[in-house]
Amino acid sequence: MATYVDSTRSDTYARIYAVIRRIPMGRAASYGQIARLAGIPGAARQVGYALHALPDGTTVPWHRVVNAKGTISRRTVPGSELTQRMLLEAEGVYFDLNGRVDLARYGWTPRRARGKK
DNA sequence: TTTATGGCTGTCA
DNA sequence: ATGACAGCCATAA
Repeated sequence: MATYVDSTRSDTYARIYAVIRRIPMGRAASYGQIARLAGIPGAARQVGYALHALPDGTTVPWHRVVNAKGTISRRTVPGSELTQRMLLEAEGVYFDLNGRVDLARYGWTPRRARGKK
């Protein structure tokens, strides 16, 4: 039954946004992690696209999304990465001296991604 | 419709 | 630890 490809051809974004919205405050998740939770494993890049397409007054905590290394990827818009870092620090997520968040500590651990320690 | 790209990931050296 | 290569999937032309 109509798993995906049923509602709209681009419900992908909606799923991605939904997952990001599930990220609790003070937590950070990686693109791949979100893509997987969104039902599109391997499409980590698309997550980045979705974030790029986010509206200005979005309620999606896009700043909680970082790459697998825990660092902030360089985006097309220089300076935005600093904004992301600022927002994360405002939520209690601090970066190390290398400019990386400790995913082992702040990493979001959703129930769907369990199975391994 | 097809082609190319891209805010990434994971493995190998 | 860092650098390079190839793969994935959806969007835009």
